[in-house]
Amino acid sequence: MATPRAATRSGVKDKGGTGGTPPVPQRLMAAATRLFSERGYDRTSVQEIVEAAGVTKGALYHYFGSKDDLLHEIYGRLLRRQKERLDAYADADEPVEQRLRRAAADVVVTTIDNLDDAKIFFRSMHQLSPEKQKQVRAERRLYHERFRDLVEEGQRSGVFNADTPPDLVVDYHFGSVHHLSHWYRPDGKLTPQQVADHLADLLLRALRP
Amino acid sequence: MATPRAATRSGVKDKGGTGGTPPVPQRLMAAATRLFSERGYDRTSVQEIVEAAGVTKGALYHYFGSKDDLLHEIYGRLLRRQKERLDAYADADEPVEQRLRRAAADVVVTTIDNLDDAKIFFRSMHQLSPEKQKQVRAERRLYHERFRDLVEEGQRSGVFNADTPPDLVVDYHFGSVHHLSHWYRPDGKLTPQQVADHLADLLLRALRP
DNA sequence: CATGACATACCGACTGGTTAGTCTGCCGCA
DNA sequence: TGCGGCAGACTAACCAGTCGGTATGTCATG
Repeated sequence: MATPRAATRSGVKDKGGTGGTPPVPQRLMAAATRLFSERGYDRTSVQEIVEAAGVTKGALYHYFGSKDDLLHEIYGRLLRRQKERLDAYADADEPVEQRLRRAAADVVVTTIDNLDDAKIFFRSMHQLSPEKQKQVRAERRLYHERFRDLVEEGQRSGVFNADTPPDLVVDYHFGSVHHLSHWYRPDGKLTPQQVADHLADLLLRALRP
Repeated sequence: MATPRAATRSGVKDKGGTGGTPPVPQRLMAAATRLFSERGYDRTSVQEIVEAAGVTKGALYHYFGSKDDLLHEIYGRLLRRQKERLDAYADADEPVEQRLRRAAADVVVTTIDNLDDAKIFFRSMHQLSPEKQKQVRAERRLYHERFRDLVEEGQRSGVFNADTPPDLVVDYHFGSVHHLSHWYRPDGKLTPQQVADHLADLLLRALRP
């Protein structure tokens, strides 16, 4: 657990009031996210992070146990957000093809909305300490399985083609989601929603019986 | 060009004869490929590479201008191989859906056969110097366009669904190819060819009119 | 209400360790 | 004798994490 001296998730009062500068831990996370996505984890020095956040090393190591810990928090934030959203779609009271389509499109939109996180996710996984890596993988697996169950359900009920193993279908789709950070440009022709609809269409068409 | 002191691609006589140890530049490339894929570019020291190759720093800097140069050569090797294979399939005298299917499946098989290269490809792109990065991107774009033309041809002739922009279709497929290095395990249930067939099926099904 | 005890939130100089790249020189072959 | 092919000690730079110190706030007590 890297001996964090203070809980990052615990409430920290924002002395600036609504509208002021965000509290220090958030500023550090934001700065780190941007820098990690731009230069990569190893190429970003702790000094650069604290300068971008307008504090010093003392502050960083007051809130985070290590540089590695900071990265881990970024992963945690992303995974929590994604799981939350998937659960909402998967639990909806709709036909399975609707639920899958909405979930598939939503993960595209939220990925584009947080492209920095997405860039970091796969690129920096191996910079995490082995235990933290294991933990992230476990959370990731839960997410994958929830998604896979949707595909499987549709295959069993006959609304989806059952020729392809469901795990492979999920990896197919998430491959394309992962790949977004390599080609999507906010100033391009397609809006996030349009890209999401297209990718969901491709998935659903691939699953037609 | 980072002042390489000797041409890496130029013929280097293999004093060991057929069956002996490969010449030093190849040994260095092989060691670097393995280590980069295992630990990442930044976490691999030049010292480790030369030790794994059974030589010293003097040898490495005799053949390569920099550590960065070594990475660039790995990219070059992969891109040359991929482009060569794609050209062969795209130029074949077959219906477009056959050509696309074969090309799509082939890139999966060769990616699995060179998983280390694939791992490095997207993970370490940003560690390359800006100019080398630009060069790699340009070569990559050519590859992408060749593939896209196949999709476009099929859409124009009506054998493929034309609802999705062809560029997006290509990114969809290559997303899944890219993703292979994150989940494929050689000791898993599916052979490379089986995975390739499934992924090609998914692509072709998504493109059905 | 004043006071002292303690905690939180941060500062910034310092350390120990690591690393890419250099440079001088040896050695065997042509 | 010259040169490609390498060896390996050396250097200059950098960087994560530490640690003693300061300022501000909180809280119990007399």
